[in-house]
Amino acid sequence: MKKTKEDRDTRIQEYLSQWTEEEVSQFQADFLAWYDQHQRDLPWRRRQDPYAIWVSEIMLQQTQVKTVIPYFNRFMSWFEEVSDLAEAPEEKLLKAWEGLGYYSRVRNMQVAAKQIMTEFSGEMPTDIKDIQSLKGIGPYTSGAIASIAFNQPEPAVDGNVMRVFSRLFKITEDISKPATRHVFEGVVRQVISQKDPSSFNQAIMDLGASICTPTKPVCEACPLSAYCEAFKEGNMTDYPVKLGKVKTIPEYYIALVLIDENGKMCLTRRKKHGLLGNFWTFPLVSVSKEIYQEMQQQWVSEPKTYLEKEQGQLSFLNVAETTTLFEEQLEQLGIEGQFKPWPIGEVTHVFSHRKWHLLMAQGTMLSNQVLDVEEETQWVHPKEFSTYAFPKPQQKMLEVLTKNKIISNG
DNA sequence: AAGACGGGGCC
DNA sequence: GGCCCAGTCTT
Repeated sequence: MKKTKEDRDTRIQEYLSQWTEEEVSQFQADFLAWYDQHQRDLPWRRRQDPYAIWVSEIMLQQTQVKTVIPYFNRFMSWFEEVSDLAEAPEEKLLKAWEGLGYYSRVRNMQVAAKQIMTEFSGEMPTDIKDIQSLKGIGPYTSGAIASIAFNQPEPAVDGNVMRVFSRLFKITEDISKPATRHVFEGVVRQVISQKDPSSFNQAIMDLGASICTPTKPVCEACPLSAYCEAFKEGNMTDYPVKLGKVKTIPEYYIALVLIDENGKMCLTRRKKHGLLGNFWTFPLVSVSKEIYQEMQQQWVSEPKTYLEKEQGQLSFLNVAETTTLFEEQLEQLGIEGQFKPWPIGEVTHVFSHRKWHLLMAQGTMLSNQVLDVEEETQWVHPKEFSTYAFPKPQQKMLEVLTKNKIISNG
């Protein structure tokens, strides 16, 4: 079945036809009154600065308010104005975003900051088309900035809006499809408060976060339950409809914790593009599932066969047996025969579309050993780690090292 | 239109 | 440990 634009407009009108005009205005009044009473006190709501609103909206993409608050405060003190962001060194940018995820967000923000400096005289543009021309700002964020910062009646359709409105109007379209966003924009456009679109859009966000939640909506406390078509039927959690599942592909690595006689550890910098671009990790040796599981068996499940305590230090038995399992990879690194590893632990990390299994292997190396890899490598003492940007999997590995007292603190 | 791109919370 | 959350860019 082909869906034309006219077809879509028809469906939008059908959803809206469930409410009378009086109901729409009463709904707006009730909603704004609720927001006036219950709005959350958030750092970016204490100022009317488009820059602060922009930063907060980018951070809040795929990230919860509670997580964002400390990052936001630090970011605003590090980069007080658009010009500070435009001129910041990349290392400082990554450090500011370290642990937040989706790192292209902050890279794009700097590109946009430069756009604002050169094309818009250092001020956030007010026209929504101009706002959306900025790197990293799409239909949601442009609507959020236009409405919240400039009080323009623009929809800002994110997951909260689709959840709230799918329940309010019993919209059963699949929200995993990109085209469905237009349907919600059409509906919001016709019910948004013209007088206070800023509060209206923020009210949806607060309602979606605290009351109209994904799995257990608190309808008893909802100011909109009288209007909610799904609530009337008692099947709120059937909405929104989302098909299309994402599968996570497993990947297996041996993480090399190489330590030289000065206590420095070898770090590699990931390539600029792709997953975790430009972040630092221990060298990761890609291995097959079979090899990984074989080593995991020997190292983790039956450690006693391979480990013994010797003068307070772990020593590794049958080294040859396990390292031969990935000697091909070690050969490529140019360290075969020199690397006598012992197991420290295992770390897993789930991304949106991938699952990493990291088996940590510790070993000593002579200082200034050069690994034969394309990526930049550095030997760094753990006390210097705080100046390096580490993604979560690396942070988890550092925790393992701390727990095993291989490094102190974290 | 589909895939790439992190990380956290809940049960 | 499995399931939920989900904006923008790239292809």
